[in-house]
Amino acid sequence: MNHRLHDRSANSLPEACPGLRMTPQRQEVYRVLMGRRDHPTANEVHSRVKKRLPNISLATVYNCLETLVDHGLIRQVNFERESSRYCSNVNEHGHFHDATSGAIHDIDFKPGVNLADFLDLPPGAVIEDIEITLRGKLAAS
Amino acid sequence: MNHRLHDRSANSLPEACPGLRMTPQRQEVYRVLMGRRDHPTANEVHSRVKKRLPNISLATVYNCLETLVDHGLIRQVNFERESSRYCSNVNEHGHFHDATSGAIHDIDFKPGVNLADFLDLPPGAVIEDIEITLRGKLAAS
DNA sequence: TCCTAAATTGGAATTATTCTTGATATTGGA
DNA sequence: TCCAATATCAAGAATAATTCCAATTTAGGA
Repeated sequence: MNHRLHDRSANSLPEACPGLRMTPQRQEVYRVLMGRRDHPTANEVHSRVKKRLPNISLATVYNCLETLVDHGLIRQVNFERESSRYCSNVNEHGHFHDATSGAIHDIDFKPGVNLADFLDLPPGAVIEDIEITLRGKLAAS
Repeated sequence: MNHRLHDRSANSLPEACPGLRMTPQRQEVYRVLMGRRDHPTANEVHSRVKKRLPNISLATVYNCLETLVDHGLIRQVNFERESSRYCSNVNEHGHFHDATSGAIHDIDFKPGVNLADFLDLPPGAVIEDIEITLRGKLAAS
């Protein structure tokens, strides 16, 4: 399994993130996301966080997630019209949605590739964000 | 402007689509999408369709859009958590969302490129659907 | 310590979409 | 052609994810 992109430990906390007040709620939301990198929904995050912070509200989980996304500590990922999911891998990457298991796998770009190598970009386009989602199946092996 | 992918005229109708009963509502929804390829939402489609079918309901527009998507005549596209948009270009392509104008541009793949050329796919992955969305700006030219 | 701004909470509100139901229309077969 | 089975349509209700709101709590700096 590829751990290259997951080199922060589950307990590492983004204490040094400028302009971000690290409240217990935000800390726990972040910890939960780092501890299990399975792209949970806000609801799932809420369930997990409640184990340590039983009184935290779903609204707060949404607030925390939004704040962490805004500070670049996590990423929000959307598949079709489903609930948003949250991803602790902040490296640039895509996702593969396995239709059989429902699991979501991170997909790295091969080193050295450039968007313009395979896409007909409009002239003058300055790309700020890329979202690549693949859906399919894993052949039984 | 690239018209290669838009070679069906705005009036061509998918009469030959097997298993699809071409009702006036579906026909008009389809016509509207072919006539202006600007990725409208269901609501926008509803507004446009009402010019000719003043009594059509939004629910019917949703039904028609879903049916057309299921039959492969149009595509549904989602950006972030926004309303779904509908796309009359059924060729495989991505989208570029211009943050300045809000416009959505179709992005073609360069000929001959292969997904596996630039993505680290999991071994045995069989890809059934690809979604590529770029967000950014067009440099003033 | 006190003050102020920011964060949290619970519940209400919002919004896109889906569902339900009854009416209507269309099809294929007798 | 006529009938029965099936598909579609319309309207509004229902759903579900997310955001908003007002009140309370918390934390950091003067």
